[in-house]
Amino acid sequence: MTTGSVSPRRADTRRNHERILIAAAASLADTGEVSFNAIAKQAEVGVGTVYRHFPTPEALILAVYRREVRHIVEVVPVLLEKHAPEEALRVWVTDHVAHYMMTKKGLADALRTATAARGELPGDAYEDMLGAVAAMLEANVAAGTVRPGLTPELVMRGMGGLLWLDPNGDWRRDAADLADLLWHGLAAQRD
Amino acid sequence: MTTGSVSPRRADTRRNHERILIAAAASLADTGEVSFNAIAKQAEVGVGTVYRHFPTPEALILAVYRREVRHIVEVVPVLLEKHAPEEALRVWVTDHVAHYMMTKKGLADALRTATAARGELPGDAYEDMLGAVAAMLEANVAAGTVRPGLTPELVMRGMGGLLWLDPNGDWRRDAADLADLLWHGLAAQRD
DNA sequence: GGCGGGAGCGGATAGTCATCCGCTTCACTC
DNA sequence: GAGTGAAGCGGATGACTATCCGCTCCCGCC
Repeated sequence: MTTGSVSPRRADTRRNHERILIAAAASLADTGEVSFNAIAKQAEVGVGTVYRHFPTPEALILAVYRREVRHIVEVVPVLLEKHAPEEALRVWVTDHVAHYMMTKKGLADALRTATAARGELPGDAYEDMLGAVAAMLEANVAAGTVRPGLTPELVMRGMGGLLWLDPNGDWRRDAADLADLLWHGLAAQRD
Repeated sequence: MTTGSVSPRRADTRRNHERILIAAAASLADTGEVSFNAIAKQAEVGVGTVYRHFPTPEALILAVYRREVRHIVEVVPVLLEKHAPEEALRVWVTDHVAHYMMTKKGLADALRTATAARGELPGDAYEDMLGAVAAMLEANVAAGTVRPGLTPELVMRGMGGLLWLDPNGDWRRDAADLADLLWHGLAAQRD
């Protein structure tokens, strides 16, 4: 079993999985590095075990930030309930997606290279995100604020720029600008 | 001196620089790999020399594709002369930027990770691209087709999705869709 | 509570990366 | 055309990555 899934027939497996995650989280919070050797030593586990649980650095990083990624997806319905659809989209992009990208060391990097290699993310993360985007899209189309016919994939691509925000710069402003650009791009025709 | 610049006081430097580029080009065309060790051997040069000339894989890849990158920048005035500004932008994005990203092995990857580390590209490539985008932007603002007040940086970010096109998929269509989305995002208000 | 089978462990190992510094070779001067 | 200073070379080296397979120890069963 790979990719951080938790279906451990054996107790030691679950324990190791946990230890590795803890060590990796510490390493990420501290230095932002994910040296498999260092993490193995820190977790008192063989290197092989780390590789068995997480085939790539990206898989490991995403597992550490799993909670965060899930939150990004799960907050969508909440936002749609609380705000008008177009406001919801803006808030989501700037306060949730951009926020986690800038806040969690290595997450943006991991996503950038994870999606690089094969366009596929471990652990359904890609599908989950697509679903979230689709929900946003549908709500806005239904409200007449966004023109129909757009695919979630396209919108995801449009959001790609969020992975290049500068954590040390004014990223809130940049994210807002990008959200604005995206919004204009999606908006229902007015001419 | 790093970054592929060519200001060699010494003849052997220039020679080595050339040899490395040739070896790297061959390797990229062949396997798409840029192992510094392999390239050093192939170029009959010490590994250290390769690292001295090109501090990172990205720098090397960009140096190999320097001609291509320059073309992307230099074609802008030509396009602006030949087409209406909005048409020029669309053609540029799909037929030039996207085209080279999909066509040159490793270029998109290199850009994705080069811009990752520090938001800066070797060899003024970033500034050059910004300039090209700025020119496109100005022409369109002047023509009244794009609303004023947008920064080239923002537009670059909006184009970021081009680096995730799938070379094995229908990337022309996807690029066109993204250009369309971007276009709507930039367009002068019509309400 | 002892046993058998196999899932899972872990570290030795082969391969690769990136650095560093003593030596070479070039350009320039006289 | 020999001398000199230093720019530049290159490969030995230490660190890191990723794999592979013999052994451990967990689970389920009797």
